[in-house]
Amino acid sequence: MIRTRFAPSPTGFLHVGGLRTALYSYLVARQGGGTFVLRIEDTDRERQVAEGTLNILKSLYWAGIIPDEGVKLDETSDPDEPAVVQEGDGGPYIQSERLAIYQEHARRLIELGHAYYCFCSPERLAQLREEQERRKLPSRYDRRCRNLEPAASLARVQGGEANVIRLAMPPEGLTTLSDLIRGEVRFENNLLDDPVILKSDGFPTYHLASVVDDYLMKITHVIRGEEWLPSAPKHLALYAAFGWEAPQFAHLPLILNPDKTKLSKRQGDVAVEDYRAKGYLPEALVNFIAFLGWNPGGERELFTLDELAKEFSLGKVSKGGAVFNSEKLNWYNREYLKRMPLTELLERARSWLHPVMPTTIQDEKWLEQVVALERERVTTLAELPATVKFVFELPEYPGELLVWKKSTREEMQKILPELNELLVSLDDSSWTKEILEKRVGEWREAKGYSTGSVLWPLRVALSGQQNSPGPFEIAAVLGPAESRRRLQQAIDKMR
RNA sequence: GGCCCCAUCGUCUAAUGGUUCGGACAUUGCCCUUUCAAGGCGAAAAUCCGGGUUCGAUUCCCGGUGGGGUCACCA
Repeated sequence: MIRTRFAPSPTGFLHVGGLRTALYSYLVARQGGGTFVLRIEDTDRERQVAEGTLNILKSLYWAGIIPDEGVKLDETSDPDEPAVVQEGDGGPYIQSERLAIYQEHARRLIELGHAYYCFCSPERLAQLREEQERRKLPSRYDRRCRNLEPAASLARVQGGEANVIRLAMPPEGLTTLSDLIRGEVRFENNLLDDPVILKSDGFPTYHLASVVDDYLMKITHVIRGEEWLPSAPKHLALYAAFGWEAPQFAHLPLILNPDKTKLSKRQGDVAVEDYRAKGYLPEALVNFIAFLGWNPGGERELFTLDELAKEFSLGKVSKGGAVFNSEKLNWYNREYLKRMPLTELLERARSWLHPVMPTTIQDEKWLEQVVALERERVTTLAELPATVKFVFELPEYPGELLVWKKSTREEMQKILPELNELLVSLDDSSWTKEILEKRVGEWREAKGYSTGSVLWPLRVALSGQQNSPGPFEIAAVLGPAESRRRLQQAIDKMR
């Protein structure tokens, strides 16, 4: 049975790279009827952020990536202030609550002779690094403590001397990683460093904690970013030292800035919540991010989360890094905006509309029509309020705007009142886009007016804007009374 | 610098020995058109370089070059 995990460090917000790692892990679990576990790796006490775990969880849930096991949001709690809970038999799923487990495993490695106490001070290590750098040597621990007498070391530890525990890497031979995306990757053992696995404060480092947890939590596929590839042999050595079978690994290509460096802040938004705040739809972001470095093979580009779960395969993930192209994300968002059922779109748009919408409006169907007016003209939900505002309140506009560029003020002064007469004569029950279009069209032809000389001033009268949806669409939404009022106002302006 | 990874249009990618190298975004021309969008039809745009293997290489091998990642008691 497949078990995957996403194991973020709660140091801030969920990064889009993290979102993709989580997404792929989620998809792999989904398609095999497997389990997707969320674990929190908070072993660095200095980099913790108070609401880090909650922030990450909120972004994940927003995107629809819901863990099956581990750290979750309590969905029965207040949606605005959700509670974090842990669920499952393999817990706790927060590493700071598992310290005894790591310490015990580190000690076991010492007994097995695969790890050793190291008493070298941070100062000595820094000096060593400096020296190596100066002599252009690879920077590595010189293994001074590796050959200390175990009994003597133990005595020093019991005597209270500060120490860390290091893994004793195999001194020679070859470590081969069989990566699901990259195939076989080989590392020469004699070039590898002895990593610290247990820090002097008793906390484990990533290497120990992730290996122990992945084993104990029965993770079958470790899916993570390519930046972990260089330390993979350390993890393989750890599995070997414990005598455990290693899981499958998949190292994902990086998501890049336009300049091809690893995606970072400073070059644009990287947090999932930034995109949420900018009015992107989660399905658009997810679809876009899924296609950064993966493609099912065909030419279709629009996939829901469920469809992705059916199609996804790690074998089709590309090896090279992918530039995060926000124009393409915009395109995805526009597509989803266009296709979404109106009722749902209104639901999502509601909080955005709030600032420009009179609180008295109750008519949901009417609000849907308002949103429908502009949905094809915006890229994000954030743009919606400014574009639909004119429906609720006619903006101030100069009379000159009513004059079509291919016509004259005089002609407008003639046409507008005549048009008004026609609209006043129209029965309220025939006030639909189609009928209006037909009647005004027929009238226009009978009068011999050009299309623009009628439609342009009508549209401006109704919208008060240079750019807007078509006049009949707007009129249908505004209704007869408001439309006539705005037209009359335009006529007054032209006097 | 050591180690590791990668390499098809500007960008995301398809094509794993035989195709005029396909699609999408962006750019651009035309059409539609009262405006802005949307839409329709076009255009321009790529196999990093050099050697092999092969009847034949985008594809396989080697070497360059280029880019990236990583070298912490951070993850």
